[in-house]
Amino acid sequence: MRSGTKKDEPEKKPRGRPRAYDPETALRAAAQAFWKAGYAGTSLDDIAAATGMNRPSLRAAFGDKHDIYIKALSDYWERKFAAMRQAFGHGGSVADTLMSVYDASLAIYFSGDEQVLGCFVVGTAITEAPNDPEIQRLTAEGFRTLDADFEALFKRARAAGELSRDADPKALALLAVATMHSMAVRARAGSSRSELRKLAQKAVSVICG
Amino acid sequence: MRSGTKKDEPEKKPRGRPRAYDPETALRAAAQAFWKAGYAGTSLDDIAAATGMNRPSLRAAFGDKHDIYIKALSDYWERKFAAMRQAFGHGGSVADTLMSVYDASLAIYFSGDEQVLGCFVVGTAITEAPNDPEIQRLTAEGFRTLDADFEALFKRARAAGELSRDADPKALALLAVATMHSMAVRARAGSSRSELRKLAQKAVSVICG
DNA sequence: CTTTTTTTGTACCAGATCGCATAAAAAGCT
DNA sequence: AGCTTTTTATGCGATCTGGTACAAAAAAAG
Repeated sequence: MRSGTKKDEPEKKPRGRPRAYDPETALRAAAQAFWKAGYAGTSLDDIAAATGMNRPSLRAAFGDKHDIYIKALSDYWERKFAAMRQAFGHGGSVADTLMSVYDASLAIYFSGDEQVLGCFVVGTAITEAPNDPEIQRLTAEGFRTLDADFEALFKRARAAGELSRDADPKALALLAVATMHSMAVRARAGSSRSELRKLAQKAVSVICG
Repeated sequence: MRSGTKKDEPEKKPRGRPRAYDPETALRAAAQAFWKAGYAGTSLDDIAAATGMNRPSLRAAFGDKHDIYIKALSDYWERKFAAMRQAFGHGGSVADTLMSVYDASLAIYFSGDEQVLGCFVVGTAITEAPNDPEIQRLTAEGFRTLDADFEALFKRARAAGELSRDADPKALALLAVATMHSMAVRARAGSSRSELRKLAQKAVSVICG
């Protein structure tokens, strides 16, 4: 018999009563609650309802409200970057790659079961950032990574002769991220998915053209 | 004797006890409170402390919490548009005009007494928009006006021969607004004013040219 | 000086919110 | 079967929150 079925679950079952929830699933459900109403607009009861857990279990598993939010935010960034880097690796022209990245973002922004929720960071972290050093740090770090990833893309494209020799990769990267920020903001303001996709296409045509 | 000193204060004083506050000043102070911590993160006690008023007076003057916020949001849009249109009218090249608009925005984003607060809409309204039709409506309307103003600018510039004949005013407008959205988001994430100004300059150089 | 009108300020209520104490439940271990 | 360990579930208490009732205060009107 092997030691585990999927990853490295210790086959030795822990001692006490087994958990009634899957931590990863529960954290996603908690994130969904924050995503809808923001950090301050979400109560622990809301999170308990969303996860099916009760408050003491929540606390034991993830800590207090702030801890839960930080974990949800970190998890969101991870998933966002995973989706983006997959899109970055798709190959094709810069324009195609850019559109893949925007499509991947839209898939996340419109992933809510009922409402359109946009970007978790722009929709919830930005409000708290000025008063919460940890949230601000995570947010700024994420943006820096975004900037760097896009800049690397444009540098490669210029080196490959896809962009004119006097193109400024950093400037293009800032505009590419700005387009993403704008899509995130507009999604929550009610723009439709197709509308935002058209916006992305226009942006790509200017940036790459 | 004239009928009023500044605008059109009815010289006939109203009947009862005079107000201890100036409604306009108080609304600005309330807006400042929302600006710092968002809609859900601001209590009526916070607003009372910020304005120096007590809750019953607040209610009599502006209505309930939601009413106060809506008034603050409308007032913000008005001032934002006033500042922007002044910048639009400055004359000069498109690039100069654009930078004037961004500088006017930065002046607002960095107008907080202590913290950097960014854009009131992006920092507070975006979080509430999906769950609040009225906030979403005001937000979407504001963005539409922004889009239209920038598009008009680029159309004029193209007609004047400042931009190449095949430039797409709508696409450029979307990028110009996206740059603004990005500056608003980044301000709250901790970017410095000079950093954002450089971002704006890079964006302008790509957009205009 | 009294009445009328309007605003202010205190106090209160009902419900929400958060954390925690404690008991019950569900498993493994001996 | 009984003990130990861990999680679940209920419920309590302190604080916060939004709203409002009511009396005191401040001014004009008569």
